[in-house]
Amino acid sequence: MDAQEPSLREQKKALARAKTLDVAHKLFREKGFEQTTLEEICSEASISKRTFFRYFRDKESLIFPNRESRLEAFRMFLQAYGDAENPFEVLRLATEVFSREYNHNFDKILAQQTLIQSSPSLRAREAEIDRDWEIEIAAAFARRSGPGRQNELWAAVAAGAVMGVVRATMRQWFAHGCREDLNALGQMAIDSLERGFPERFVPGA
Amino acid sequence: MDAQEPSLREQKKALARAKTLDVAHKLFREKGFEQTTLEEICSEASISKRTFFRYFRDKESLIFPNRESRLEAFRMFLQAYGDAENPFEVLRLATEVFSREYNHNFDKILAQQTLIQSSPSLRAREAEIDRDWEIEIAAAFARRSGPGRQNELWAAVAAGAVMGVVRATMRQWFAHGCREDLNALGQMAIDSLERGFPERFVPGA
DNA sequence: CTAGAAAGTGCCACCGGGTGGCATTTTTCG
DNA sequence: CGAAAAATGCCACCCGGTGGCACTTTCTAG
Repeated sequence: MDAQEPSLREQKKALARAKTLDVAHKLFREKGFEQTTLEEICSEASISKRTFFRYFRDKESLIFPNRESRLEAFRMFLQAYGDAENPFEVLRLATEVFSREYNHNFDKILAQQTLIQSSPSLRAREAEIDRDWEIEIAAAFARRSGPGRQNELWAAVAAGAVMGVVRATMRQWFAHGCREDLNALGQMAIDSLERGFPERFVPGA
Repeated sequence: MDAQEPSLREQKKALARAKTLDVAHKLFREKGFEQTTLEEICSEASISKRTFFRYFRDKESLIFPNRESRLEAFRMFLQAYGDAENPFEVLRLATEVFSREYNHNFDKILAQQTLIQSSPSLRAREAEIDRDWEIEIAAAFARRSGPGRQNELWAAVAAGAVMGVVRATMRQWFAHGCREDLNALGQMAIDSLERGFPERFVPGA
């Protein structure tokens, strides 16, 4: 009993799945998400439409293939660094990690983001994913703030604020072609959350 | 030349539209959003499916029939009170207005919200609408913060934070059966944005 | 009042994403 | 090798949504 089960079956499945993803991304690049039909993808990937839906929940999942694993990783991250002095410290750390990753291959991410923005259904899916993350953050906050309605409320609202600024920051970054320092933008956003927002409206400050 | 044009044509259209909305809401209440088919709605409202799509963009629009007008009203509101001392003052005012309205017929709103949460496509549409509002808030903020990348950035991020806490607060309110004081919750959320978030994590406070 | 333009509606065929069901093939394992 | 199990393909089908065109209703001008 060495590794789990790289049985022939699993191998073929993984291969077919990967090929489908490749084909799909190629077609999406060439003619756009909505303009590409599932049957085109399937025929080019040599699988039947029925099988496609056994590999992927829906068409949108082709764009977010590892939604689950990324969420799980984030969950782990929050759990690992969840006992910092300041609850926002872990978010700063996360910001650093993610901005590094995003900056590293920003060209791919920018292309992907352009695709997402081109289709309502993809934007919707992205919002759904953001919601997952918000729930995770809220849970992490709630873990330290403890029980009680006030604390629970605080955790939910704070998590909402966090994901709110994260979304906005990323959009701004994208809107400027990913040329700004994402980490700096992110840390600034967290600063605002910690220290309060209106400060910058005071010209004297 | 008195009023505009309550021409016979317009009257009939408005009537048919209203009837369709009524029928749809009734059916949604009875069997749920996804379980209700457009053809059922159409046949019971005595219009053809083709005509339905001349009255409404899509099925989801039946749940948010006055999306445009509400957004427009909010836009006007921001413009009217946009020159307060503190930029968050107008948000406090808006919170008061909306919480009053929501509290007034919370039963209807709760039912509607339950419906929305029952269907992914409705949640998606709601998120889209929230995004509209966020854009409006960002524009209002940008109007006072003035030009320049830093200010622009600030406006977008602040607006993201605002809608983030608004969404979270409303969800919490719904989750507790709309029994809490929505205005109080809202004002608290804005407080947090203004004064900064981590304060409540300090047990000594 | 009437004829014809204009606006609105119904109908029908069609598309694309997604599902149920079952027969057929492929893989695994005794 | 042979049978159970897993995976696939195929087909018919549902539902939301669109294009196109014929038909009916309403408006307007003479």
